[in-house]
Amino acid sequence: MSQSVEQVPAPRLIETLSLSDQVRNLLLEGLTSGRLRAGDRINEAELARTLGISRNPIREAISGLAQRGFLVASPRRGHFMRAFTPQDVNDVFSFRICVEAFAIRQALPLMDAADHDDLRRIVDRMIAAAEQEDLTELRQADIALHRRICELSQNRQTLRAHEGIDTEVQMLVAYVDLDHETPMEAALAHVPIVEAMASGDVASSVAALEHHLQATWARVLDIYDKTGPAPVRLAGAH
Amino acid sequence: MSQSVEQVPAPRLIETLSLSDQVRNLLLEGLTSGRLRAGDRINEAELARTLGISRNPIREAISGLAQRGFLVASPRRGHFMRAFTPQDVNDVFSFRICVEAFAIRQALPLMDAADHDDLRRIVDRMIAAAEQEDLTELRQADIALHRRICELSQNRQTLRAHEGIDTEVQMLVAYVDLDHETPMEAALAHVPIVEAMASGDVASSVAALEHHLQATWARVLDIYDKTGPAPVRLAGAH
DNA sequence: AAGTTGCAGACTGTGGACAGATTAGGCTGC
DNA sequence: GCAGCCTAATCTGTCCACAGTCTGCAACTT
Repeated sequence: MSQSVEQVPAPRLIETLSLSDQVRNLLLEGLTSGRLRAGDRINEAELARTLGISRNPIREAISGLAQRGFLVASPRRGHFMRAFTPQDVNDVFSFRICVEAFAIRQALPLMDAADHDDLRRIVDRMIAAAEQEDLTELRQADIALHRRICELSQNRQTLRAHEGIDTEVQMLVAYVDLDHETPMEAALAHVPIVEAMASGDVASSVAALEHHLQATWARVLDIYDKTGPAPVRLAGAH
Repeated sequence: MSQSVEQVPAPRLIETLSLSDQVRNLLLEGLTSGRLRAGDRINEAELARTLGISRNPIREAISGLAQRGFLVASPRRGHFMRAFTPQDVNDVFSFRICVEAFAIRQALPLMDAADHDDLRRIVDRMIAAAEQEDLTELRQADIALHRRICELSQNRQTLRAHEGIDTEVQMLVAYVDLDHETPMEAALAHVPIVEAMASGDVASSVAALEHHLQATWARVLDIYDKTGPAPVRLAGAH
């Protein structure tokens, strides 16, 4: 085992993203935006040509995403975008409720008025985005709100777990149309959560969160139940 | 973005672990066994020489572990074993309670008598190991029990999150001496959990789990509070 | 005509090498 | 004796090259 004895280096202030990191972020963006769909293969050489870099940084990025479960590896064949089953939807959302409820329980005693205003501002962002039908901004603010709650818990494990969950949720809803809900409804659904948190009551805050997440859960599950066990594209024509 | 249109391949029956995967497992084993300590640097070239392979598979393994948070990356300097603060201990154990309690809640309605016997057998393993003062086997069985509970929840997200938590816990306790508890006490502490689960009562099962984990939490925290904010080895002599 | 076999292309897994950055140590000056 | 600078060694980040394997297609056999 390779190990040398020295101090942990001080974290540097200026972050220089390596090529691997940039590729990782790019792939994550592709996974969560819907450009990559279930069953899609990541072609290392093609991606290397497109980005004008060698295959190694790409391999490292892909390898990490596979270890985190966002891609599935098939030896000697390559890496593929995950396919989701209805059970995956249930697993993700039930656990998401567990994590975010825990985040609220830990965050509430730590929060001050400024934090509550912060959350309200994010909800205002959502409402403004809904008014302008800016779905991208609406989604961004939605993600930011849930993430902010986890940050306010000041628990790194919670935040880390939520990042994984959040990525999966985005992958789930990336290329499906969540109907049954207008943008404004989606934005307003977050008001009760933030207001309950502002009141300081844990039980009602968690209840409001669960109510909202269960509604989203049902909507996503509805789609995955309809489209079958795994919404996979058909194989290419020949 | 690189993507081709085809089906997700069927999982193959014969698994051939790539060098990257083998190195990843080796490093994980080093992280959780205590051979790698806080602040230790992973020397890619040295590890490559030791294992008789090139640096590429090693880089991929390290990159993945860093993305999962088990190693910290310092650009142009390398990768280092994490240092843990008392807050890390609190974050890990409070979240661990959250996850395992959730696992019990999901698992209980799904379990049958065989599952309960299964858990009892693991506890018996622990007791037998404690009788023979086999601390390695005791630890293995301990890990297996907590993991089994998460598996019984049949929730992949829970299991995945627990794997991360479990790795961190092992890293936390890898090179510290958990005194204040005899092996037999450690083994017997799990009996109430399994028996409460066998009774089918969710509340008492969760209570028993929390009681056990909080005791472990306090013991680990005690050590990290004593040894200072980060139990780092002194820089090497020269 | 259907199934099987051999071949060619493509892609992954791995090895090896180079440039830039960082660190460590020696040297000079005070 | 100590602080600061300079130089050399070490190591990471990246690129390129090669070999083994897999997939798809074509030719062949029955």
